[in-house]
Amino acid sequence: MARRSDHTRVEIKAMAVAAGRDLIRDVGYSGFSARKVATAIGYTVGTLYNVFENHDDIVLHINAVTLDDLLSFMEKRFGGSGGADVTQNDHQALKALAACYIDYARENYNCWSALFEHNLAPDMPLPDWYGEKIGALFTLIEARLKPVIGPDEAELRQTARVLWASIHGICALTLTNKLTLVGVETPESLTSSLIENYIAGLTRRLPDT
Amino acid sequence: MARRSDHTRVEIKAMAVAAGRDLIRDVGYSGFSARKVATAIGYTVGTLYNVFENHDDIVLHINAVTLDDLLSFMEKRFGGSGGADVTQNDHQALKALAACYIDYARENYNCWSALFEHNLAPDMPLPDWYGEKIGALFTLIEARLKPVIGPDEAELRQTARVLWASIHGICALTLTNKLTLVGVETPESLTSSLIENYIAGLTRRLPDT
DNA sequence: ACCTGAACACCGTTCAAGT
DNA sequence: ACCTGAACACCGTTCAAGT
Repeated sequence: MARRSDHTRVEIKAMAVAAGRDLIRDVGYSGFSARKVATAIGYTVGTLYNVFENHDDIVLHINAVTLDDLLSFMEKRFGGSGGADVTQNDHQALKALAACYIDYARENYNCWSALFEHNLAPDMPLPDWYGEKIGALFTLIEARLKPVIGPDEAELRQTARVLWASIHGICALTLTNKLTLVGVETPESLTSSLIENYIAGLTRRLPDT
Repeated sequence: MARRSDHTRVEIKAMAVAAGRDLIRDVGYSGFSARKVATAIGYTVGTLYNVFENHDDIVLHINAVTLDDLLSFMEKRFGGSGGADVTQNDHQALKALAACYIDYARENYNCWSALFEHNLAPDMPLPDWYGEKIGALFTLIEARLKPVIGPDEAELRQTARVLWASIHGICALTLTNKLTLVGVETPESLTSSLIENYIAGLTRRLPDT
């Protein structure tokens, strides 16, 4: 049993988040509990509620680490701003980005899934520090989108959101078996269709610089 | 307290599903419990487990009713096969279909949200009777899509799935505050962009009959 | 045959009492 | 000051015992 000043507040927080993520990874969000986390780090559940506001707060901090992990997973494959010459290559880059997200979701199913199985009350906005992590993901996508649709900020914003939400929808419904795919259909083939045609529609009247 | 043969097995099932849906509507999926459902219908929790396999089975039956409700909500607005003359009208029809889904999700947030907050283990496929209800929704979409992209069965299947999963992704991330929309951006404006450009891409080399 | 009610092994959350 | 441990009001699931 840990004693006072064995760890600082921030150390306990970090230990709890790490142990909680391991727990979700192993047993899924439905098997997650604050009491198990407390036991895993050698404290009682009372200490956890001393350091976190409540259950939502704990899950939010765990999911934030998953968002960081997802971002670095994607940056590992898409570090630079890329070549960006012809349209065909831009399509490929966007498809690869979608495939990368799907890979992450598959390889880290329980952690990825917890990102969406947990929701705050609909009138409670996500905390700013959490929203910023989502924003960092969009920055990555907007960078890949810029060579395709141009530098207009508002259009980049909206297009990145449409595209990413759509890719996420395909990924989510597929991995949770809610799309009843058959034969050649895979999440990758569906996102390919999405990207090819959505981008073709977007660039249809633009000069192909 | 109810006594044996007050109600048949199927009656108890129906009562439980109705009471469970009311409960989710009022307190959300996270506030749902089998024990509360049992109390609401005047039986003990033991009876519920006599009639349902387990917690998943109860939720699945409740969600199935929500799917039925969603289908009839959409059929109410899109009963016939529609006019289907020029491309512009087809776009409008698809946008209206998306807006209809978003309306349903907003007006029935807790029930709609439970559809996705609850997931079976990733290796456990959804029961067939549940998959058929999802299939019925896709039939509606495919009917609206046919005048736009033609009668090819495989293409209709895939296009309906891409489009619907994308619309769902936009709806889900928006209503759960995970897209950080600003200014003029709404789920409707995002699905409009999706539909206009995705369909434009799809039909770009087709003869405009 | 059907339903109950208790039992078991859990939950989130709070807070007086210890060190 | 920090942490514990018990308390409270809950969970899902099972099953012997009643009617």
